[in-house]
Amino acid sequence: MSDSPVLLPLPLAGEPASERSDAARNRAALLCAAQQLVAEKGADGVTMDDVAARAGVGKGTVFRRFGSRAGVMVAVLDQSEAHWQAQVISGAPPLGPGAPPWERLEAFGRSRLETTIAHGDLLRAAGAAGSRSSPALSFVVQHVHHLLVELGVTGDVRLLATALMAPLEIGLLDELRTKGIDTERVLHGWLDLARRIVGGC
Amino acid sequence: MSDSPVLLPLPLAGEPASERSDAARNRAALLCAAQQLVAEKGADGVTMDDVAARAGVGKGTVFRRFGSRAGVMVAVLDQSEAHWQAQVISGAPPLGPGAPPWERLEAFGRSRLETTIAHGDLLRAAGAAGSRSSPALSFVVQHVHHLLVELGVTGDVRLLATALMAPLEIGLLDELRTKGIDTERVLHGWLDLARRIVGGC
DNA sequence: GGGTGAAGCGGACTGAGGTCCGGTTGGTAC
DNA sequence: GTACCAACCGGACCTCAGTCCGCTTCACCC
Repeated sequence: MSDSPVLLPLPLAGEPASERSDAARNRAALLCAAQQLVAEKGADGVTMDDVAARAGVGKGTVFRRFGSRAGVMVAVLDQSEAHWQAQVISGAPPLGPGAPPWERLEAFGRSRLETTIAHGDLLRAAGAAGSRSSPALSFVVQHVHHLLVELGVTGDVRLLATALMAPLEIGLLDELRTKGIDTERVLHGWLDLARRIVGGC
Repeated sequence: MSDSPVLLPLPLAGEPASERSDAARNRAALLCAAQQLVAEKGADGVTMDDVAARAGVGKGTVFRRFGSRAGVMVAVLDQSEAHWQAQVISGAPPLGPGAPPWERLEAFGRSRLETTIAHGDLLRAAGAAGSRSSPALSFVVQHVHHLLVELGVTGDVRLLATALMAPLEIGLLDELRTKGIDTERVLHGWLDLARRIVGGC
């Protein structure tokens, strides 16, 4: 992971010129350092001082760039999710485009469940900001919304999409696992829920 | 709130004799102190030192009793929810018993939404432990499970009940509100979801 | 090149959650 | 009443997220 290219947000023309060069350099260094440290010690074991030291900057700079520890985790998460996101947008069916919408939704749920569990510690460390409002993750709701519309669902589809993704959040999955409910059962339950929302009665 | 009686967990006969008398006294004092402080300063403004000082004990004792800050908040929350819980179990219909199950479910959703928002700061401060796994709150899923069964829902009803309550968690509600979605719309969306799960097609 | 100011930087400092361990106390057995 | 021990208590101590402010650097203009 340490050598994966850092995906900088391409500065859009017309935007207020974004960031000074030293700031951009530090942002990249910090993101890279954070990725390395998370890979080495797990999200829980990484402190802000660690990140600052590894990136060779002061601690204040870390907070200036990312606002909080959760912000750092969200940034790392967004990098990690970029690949998955690409698969959904332009990968092979049934996760990617080309398959019928119901099959895409099935594949999406399964894949999302697996991804959430794989990134569990990062999501937990990112807290409320992690499961929601991160750019790479609000994408999830948007995509489900799109699939539901294709499936002919009517009503407040945006809320239905949100509600459909809510049971796949890491906090809930953690709790279900402590109750002895395995992933396979969760997936079946989720598919049942999706079927009921789509209206396959 | 400061004078509300503290609901001690009645020691069940046959259990391992629970707690020493001084420990029980301290638990009650701490819970009372925490309730007062939350009422006075809001959950965010209460520190563990505050609670310890108000209760007249050492800080170590607070952690011994409640494990963490989140644990304290969960304890306060359980007290606050006891009244609401009583209304559901034995209050007037349609929230309480007596009404048809669908009407009870409607009333339950509305009431739960309001309660969650009212206890928002406490739930946020309680973190993951607050929205789940607290005794007073796992009751929520259990009750919905019961209503769904009465409504003739088949399948993995426990998971469906969990999924139905997931969109009413405070974190999600907070995010929806920042997006300009008001409570009324959330409630309508939730009722729509419930209808689809029950199968009123 | 030199001047200017705004943005950025760093690291000492603060405040709060959580831990630890020597001293104390409540309950029980005799 | 006394002896004993396990559970409990307290508060000093540690770690770490987050803040603050004086200093530095970049970018732009003349």
